Amino acid sequence: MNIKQILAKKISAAMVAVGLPEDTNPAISVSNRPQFGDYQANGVMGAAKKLKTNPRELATKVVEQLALDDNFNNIADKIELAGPGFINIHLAPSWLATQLAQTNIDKNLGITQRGSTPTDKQQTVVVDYSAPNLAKEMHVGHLRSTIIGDAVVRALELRGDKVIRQNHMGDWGTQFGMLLAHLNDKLQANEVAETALSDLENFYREAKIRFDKEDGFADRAREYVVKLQGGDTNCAKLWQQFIDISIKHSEDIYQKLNVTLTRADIMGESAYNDDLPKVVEELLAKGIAVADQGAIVVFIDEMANKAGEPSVFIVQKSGGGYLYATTDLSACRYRSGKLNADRIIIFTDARQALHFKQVEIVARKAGFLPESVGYDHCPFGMMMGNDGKPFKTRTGGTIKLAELLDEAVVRATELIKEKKPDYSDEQLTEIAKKVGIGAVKFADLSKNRTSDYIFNWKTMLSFEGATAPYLQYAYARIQSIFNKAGIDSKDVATSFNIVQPQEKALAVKLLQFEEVLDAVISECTPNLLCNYLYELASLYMTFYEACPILKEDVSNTVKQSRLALCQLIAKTLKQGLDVLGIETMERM
RNA sequence: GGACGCGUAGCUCAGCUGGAUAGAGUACCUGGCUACGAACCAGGCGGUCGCAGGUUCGACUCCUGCCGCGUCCGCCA
Repeated sequence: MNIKQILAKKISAAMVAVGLPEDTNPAISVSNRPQFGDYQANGVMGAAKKLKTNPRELATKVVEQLALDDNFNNIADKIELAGPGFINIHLAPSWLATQLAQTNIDKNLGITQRGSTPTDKQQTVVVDYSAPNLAKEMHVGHLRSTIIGDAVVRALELRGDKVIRQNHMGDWGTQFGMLLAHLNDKLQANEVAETALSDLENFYREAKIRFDKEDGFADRAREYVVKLQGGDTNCAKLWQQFIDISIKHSEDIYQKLNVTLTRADIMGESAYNDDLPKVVEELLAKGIAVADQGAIVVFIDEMANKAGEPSVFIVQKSGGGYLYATTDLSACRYRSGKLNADRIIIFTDARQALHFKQVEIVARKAGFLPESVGYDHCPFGMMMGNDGKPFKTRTGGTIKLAELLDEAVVRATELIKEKKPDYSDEQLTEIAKKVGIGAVKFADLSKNRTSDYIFNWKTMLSFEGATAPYLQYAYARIQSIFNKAGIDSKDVATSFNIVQPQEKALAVKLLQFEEVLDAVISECTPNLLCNYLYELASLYMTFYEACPILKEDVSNTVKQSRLALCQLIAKTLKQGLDVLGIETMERM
């Protein structure tokens, strides 16, 4: 169900019928003012410009043509020509009611399943997100990649695409030398690995201090790196222990965050290790890479500066070591070749934008990434402090993600205790978790900026205004109505009667779910869904005040229709929040 | 120096392929609970969309130049 598409088809047909070229863009958009209808077609003005004709006359012809289409007249009860050539479309309440009824009985809420038509094929989409560094604990900076990626993944799946999650964890590299040397010493001193690594941040700090200050430790650390890469059994065992425990830390966070990543989705950097020499060999054999100053590099002419100097991309260090450039190239080949991706999406911070641009160019040149495979690096900004400078705590450290999430739940608990003192501890815990975590996620997901964003405890943990609790509250209110009415929401009437402006606004909004979902998928911007759900909830609140449902003087037919509307709103809110990984509850 | 990103209300942010009078939240001010749940609603205040040009019926949106901030730019990821 996609109103925009339906209208686009109709307007296009009318445009062609009056003699405009087949490829004329009807330019359908949602009207931003009630007097301009629900949707508007702006394409005539652009077309008139190209043909150098009068836009109003052309628009008149298109409108006349539309009037001949009985099916269109069924959809729109009024079309108006306005201004220089706007065509304003007022959707017919009767048509909206029919669409709502169909949407309400559909198990997918009217969302077209990919693959159901020949032009809308199912794709295999590889999504690379979260990718924490296993040497350290996850901090607030990992929030974005993790939850934005997860939301896009869920949106893709809801639409019917095949998604392969890839958690490209940082489980390899020189820093593991010092960590393993330190872990080895601890185990020698009869410490248990789980205990020693219970606080990863602290463990890292200890190891770093020894690396910087303790005689001989740095050398041992370097030895461990060599041993690890050489496949030494003891060292590998030590490494495996470290990785396992660190992964558990991440899994705890994923669970708290209600993120769908599992162990099966992990494809860490180490997994590409054996392939790296082959990647470099192949690049050399194809003449793409060359030796330069002892290293193996690719000179990228496509990204040359004005002086004609190519951009440099190192794939092997002068000492023979490999870099993340090599790993990412290998990942390209694996994802398009082995995983058969039609599209690859990568969520990392914006600092890596240049790197991924280089990866794409080199991978395409080397044939690791066919032209038919989409490669979308989706960057986001750094986290800044309240002063607008790179974010640091007072002590110069980072805020642990676990700490933020715990704080959110604590604050939610306090608020609920205040508002609803009667809840049992069990209920309280349950609700506080959903509200607190939801608030944190929504605060982040609702921002689109690819630029830096400001981390602020207050806005992060806010429960008022455009926040997750607002949406959860709207949902709970609806459930409360069904409780009060003593009806199971399954037994609600299936017909809608759209009369009041508040009802119509809700009807149109409800039917726009798929449009929003598609935008989220193509642009990788869950904030559009956040905006949509907030608007939907907000319209519901207005409707709730203006249109009584269970009051004495409401006729049964009106009541039934409004209950049906409530039901569909609740389902849409729940489904939409689920895409964002935010939970709903019957009471809060 | 070069590349990329950003600059919208006091603050945090929306603004879709160029469209009509630039929108929310928050803060502040006015109203609304013997209740279909006030974590809410109705209303008010608040903007030279960084600056200057250009393209056109129309520019927050596209182009050029400048100013400011940030990030990246051959051996970390």
